[in-house]
Formats: sequence, structure tokens, C-alpha cells
Amino acid sequence: MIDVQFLREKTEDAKKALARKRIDPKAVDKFLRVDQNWRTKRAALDALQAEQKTVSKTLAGARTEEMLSKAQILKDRITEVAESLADVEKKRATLLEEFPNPPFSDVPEGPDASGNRVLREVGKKTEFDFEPKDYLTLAESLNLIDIKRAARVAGSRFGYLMGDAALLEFALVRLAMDTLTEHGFIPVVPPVMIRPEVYTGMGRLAADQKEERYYFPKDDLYLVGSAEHTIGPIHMDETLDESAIPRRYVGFSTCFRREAGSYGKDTKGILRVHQFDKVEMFAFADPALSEKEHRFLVDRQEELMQKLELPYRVVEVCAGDMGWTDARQFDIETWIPSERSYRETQSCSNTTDFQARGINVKVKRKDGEKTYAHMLNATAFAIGRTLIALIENHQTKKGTVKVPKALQEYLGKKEIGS
RNA sequence: GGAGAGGUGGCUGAGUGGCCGAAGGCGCUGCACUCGAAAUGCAGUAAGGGAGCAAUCCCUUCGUGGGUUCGAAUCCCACCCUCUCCGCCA
Repeated sequence: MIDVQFLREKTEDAKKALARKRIDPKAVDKFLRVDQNWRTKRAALDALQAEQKTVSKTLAGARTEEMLSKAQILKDRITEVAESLADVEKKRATLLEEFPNPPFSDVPEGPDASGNRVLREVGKKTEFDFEPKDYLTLAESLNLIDIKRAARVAGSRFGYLMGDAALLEFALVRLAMDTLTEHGFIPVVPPVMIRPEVYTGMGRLAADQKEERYYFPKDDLYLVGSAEHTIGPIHMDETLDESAIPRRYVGFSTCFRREAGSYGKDTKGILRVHQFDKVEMFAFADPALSEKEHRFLVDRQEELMQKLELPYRVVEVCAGDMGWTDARQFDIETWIPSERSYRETQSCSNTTDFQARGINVKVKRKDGEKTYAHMLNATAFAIGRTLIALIENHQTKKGTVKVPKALQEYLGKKEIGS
């Protein structure tokens, strides 16, 4: 949730920052009008309730007809004003949800992915002395992925991971868990369902992503799109002591996405599916140190990528292409030989206090000062996309797939398909 | 799914219609005592919101939402959650 004080007191700054995320500045004016109306009604109701208290107290002592009728009139007026306040309050809350987290001022400008800034390329783009195959061709010939049967059973955008691909998932999970616990991350397997009000607090039911969620009406629960969504609220309504942060989690969960807005996009294979597993990092940080924490998480992502011996680049995502909750976002894109391009495989976001305000997570500093925590999330491995990158980059002329050293022990073999 | 018990401040725990934002205890903070500490004594100690330049004042919050009432932690209804027993289940 955006800071209301920011909208009220630094209106012009807010408009500018939000415009960079393609929000119409008029939306700020509209909100402020409703907010002013709300404040007026709030004050009116407060005054009426104060009066009611006084009258009630005198009634407790001496019951007079006069006072009683006065109290009854007051009661009706309070009901009336309270109802009108509730209307405005609802409208105000809805409008407030239409604001994303403003980006940091030094985030690159840009309307879409074309404005993203490449920070560095690491590793040499894989070259072959033969014509490389795409992952799906390889995977099908090695019986690693079955899309056709999955479609028959569950519809489009699903897949069976079979044989060594299934085993590779667990190898990747172990590698991520072992690497990250060594850095002090706390392992966690979170719920994959979440209540609407918590989801809203996390900024993940905003208008632009509501359609992306699976929902069970009977239970009033949503399926999560990432472990981030239920790891973040672990400390909902809590105040973390300064000495206890940064607090870092590494979670594993299945992720569910309707992919409602992506008809016709990436329809083949397992690049974009309704269900995939992911290892996710999550951190709670002091606001003064969250930028540093953000870099730390990117370092961890790169550490993991290097263990997989994959060529990648780190991209700073521009304002127009950033996530709703993010003040700064880095993506890691991995080289995909068959497409001769880099594809997003990981993402790392600093949501600053946007989510923390929504689910009420605070930090208490040594001097007693309390402030909203900063919350950050980062992909460790999105299994499907990591499998794609591994298969494509480590393929051999024979049509087998070499297993990077870091995974060999977990998988129990050095090559798939030999 | 069935039966029962219960959800009160950082914790514990009292409170069955007004003097209750809430006793007592623990914890925490400050002061006193002390060379220092412990013990003891005294004082303070929730969050959110609104008005105000400010000092300050006011409102809301006793799981959540509704209802009864001039007035609800307290009475009524629904829901959520926790615990115990039974059933089912991995």
C-alpha cells in the first residue's frame, strides 16, 4: 500500500513518480478529493461520538426524559454520518489500491522492456560446433517433458516433468537450499493458499493482477502465484527487533498462475505454464539498508547461476516495465541458444515499505524508533525455466545433456540421456 | 464432519450493561536507594486515525462483521481462529 502522507504532502512528487509507472496523475487528484471528504466526515463523526459519550455519562447518573430524547436524536445522526463515512471510506480504499509502489528516482526511464538497462553480461554465450536443438525437442526425445498428455489431463499450459527432469527439480531445490542456508537463510515450505485480505495487503490482488489468480469461492481463498506471497506475511502484524534483521527466508512452493493476459504468448512447452515449482528468497530489512540487501540477493542469484554454469545477464528493469509492488527490480536473463536471445529466468525486487505497510510489519530500532520494514523477494530457481536453460545450454551433439558439476552429486549422474 | 471449551494490552490474567482503554502480576523504561549490582520504593509503559503551527484535544480498537441499547469487553446472531475428544485422512 502506498503512503497516504506521501500523496497528501508531496503531491507533485507523487504524481511524477507514479506517472513513470504509467499511472494517470489525475488519479492522485481524484484520490485526494475523496480523502479530503473522508477527513471531513471523520472529524464530524468524532465530534458526534464525543458528544454521545458525554450525554451517556450524564444519563448514567440521572435519567431525564430530555436527555434521553437528545441521546436518541444523537444516535440517529451518528448512524447517518457513520454510513456516509463508510461509503467514502470504501471508495477511498479502492482508489488507494490503484497506486503501485513509486519507483526510486534513479530507476531507468522507459515505457516497457525496451527501456531496461543491461548492467552486465556474465559467462560466454554458449557456442556449438553443431546445430543446437530447442529444449522441447530434446526433452521430448529424452522423455523429460510431456506436454501432450498433460494437455489431455489438465488442459493447455501444463506439463509432466518425467524421469531425470523430475529428479533434476529436486537436485535444483537441494542445491538452492544448501547454498542459501549456508548464508543464513531460513528454509520454509509455506502455504500455497492465502486469504483475500492478506493477499491485498501484499499488493498482489491489485486490479492489474487479480485476474492472474486462481480463486476458490467456497473457501474464499486464493492460490498463490509465488512462495513470496505467503512468506511475506509470516511476520504480519509483528514488530521485528533491529537485531533480528536482515531476516532471510528461502522457501519452496508450487506457483499457480492463470496467465489470463497472455493468450498466444509463449504457448509452447513449459516456459509459461499455469503451475510450476520455485525456490524463492525473501528478506526483511531495515529501510536504511534495503538497497544493500537488494544487491546481496542479486549476488546470491548470480552465485546460483554460476554454479549451473549458465551464461546470463543482469538487467535493471525500467520504471514502465517494473512490477506493481517494486521500487526497484533487477531481472536475471539467461541465454537461450535456440532463440539466440536472453530470457527472464529470475527476478529480484525491493518492495520497500509497500507490502510492509499493507500487512503491518515494523522494525524497532535500538533507540526505540519504530518504522515499517522493507521487504524484498528474489527468485532462486524457477524450476521450469531453469530446466529449459540447462537443457539448451548443456546439450551435446549426441543429443544428451551434460549435468553441471554442482548438480552431479544431487542427481547421481554426469549426463542425461547417455 | 460431530461434541465441548475458549479468543481481553508485549506476556499472564480479572472483569456479565455506564465510574472499563480495561484490576492484579510479569516484563520494559526512568528516578530514588547503592561504590556497582540485586532486592526494594516511586513514576511511566498499546496501536491506529482525525483536528491543530504547536502545547494539546478528540475518536476508534477487548478475534472479525452485524444487531439490541441513550450507552456493549459484558446481551443476541453469523463467521474466523485456537485447544480437547470422536470420525475421516497422508
